Amino acid sequence: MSDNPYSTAVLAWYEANARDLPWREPGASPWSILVSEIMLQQTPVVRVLPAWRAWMERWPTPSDLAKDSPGEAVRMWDRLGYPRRALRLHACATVITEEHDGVVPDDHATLLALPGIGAYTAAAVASFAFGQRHAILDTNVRRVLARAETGIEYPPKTQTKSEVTLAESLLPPEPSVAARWGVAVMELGALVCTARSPKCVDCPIANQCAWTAAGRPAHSGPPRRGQTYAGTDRQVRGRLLAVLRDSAVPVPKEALDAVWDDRVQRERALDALVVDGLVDPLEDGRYALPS
DNA sequence: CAGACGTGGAA
DNA sequence: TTTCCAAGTCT
Repeated sequence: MSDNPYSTAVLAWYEANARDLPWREPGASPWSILVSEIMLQQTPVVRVLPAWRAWMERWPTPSDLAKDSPGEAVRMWDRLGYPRRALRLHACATVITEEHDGVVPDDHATLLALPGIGAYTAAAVASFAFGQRHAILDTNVRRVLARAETGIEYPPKTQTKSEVTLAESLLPPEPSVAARWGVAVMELGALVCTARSPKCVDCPIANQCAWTAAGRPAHSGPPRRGQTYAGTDRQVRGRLLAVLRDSAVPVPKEALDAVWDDRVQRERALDALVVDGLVDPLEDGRYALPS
């Protein structure tokens, strides 16, 4: 087993072009890296940056976060989106505090068992925080491999087993090199091999890219996505939660009723928020973030 | 396993 | 203005 055909070029490119992100600094704690990974799920770096700084300043360790209420985590999450991540991150901090002596586990399987941590994040934390050898397969890497190896513009809509197998086959044997490779391919996908208007002229592996070799054929098949937002329950949930976030005290039902006209949809969204644990219905009829 | 789950900026 | 996309996870 030896390093893959791209590793040298990609690693060299990363050395010269990597962004200076705070969670990549040598002194970054595993917890700070874990927090960054949760925040970065489906969320652009530019929006995560200020949120991550504020979060780490307030709660430098898992036990710091666990001491506060889940509602405070949701409030601090502000408008980052997908607020269930805040709840899970708080739950994650609680489990780490109570079951792991406040220390972020370095074992992939143990990480995977934590709330809000799936296959990608477990691999990312094990690799980026602990220098272990794990295949990193996020949306960036999937796109790079689809192009460089498969010769198509975009990867399949849902992750396939063959993609995992491919990513594993490209993993350099040496753990420290593998960890570097993982973050480097991600960065390449984020900065050069982008979804729209890839900057192939700046790509260190353009001369080895199957998609480029094929003349960069356009994506064939059905449209890739169609996630409308206006009018959905998600939008209603967002508005309801914003009311609670912005209030220092529990709010009366009327305050929630005011943000959406359709009563049926509004009630459905509120019920769902309660089920999710993002909203706490008080006995006096008011509503609050979970305590 | 397809669909739900926020939000905002760029094209 | 509308569409697309951003370091996924959970059910």
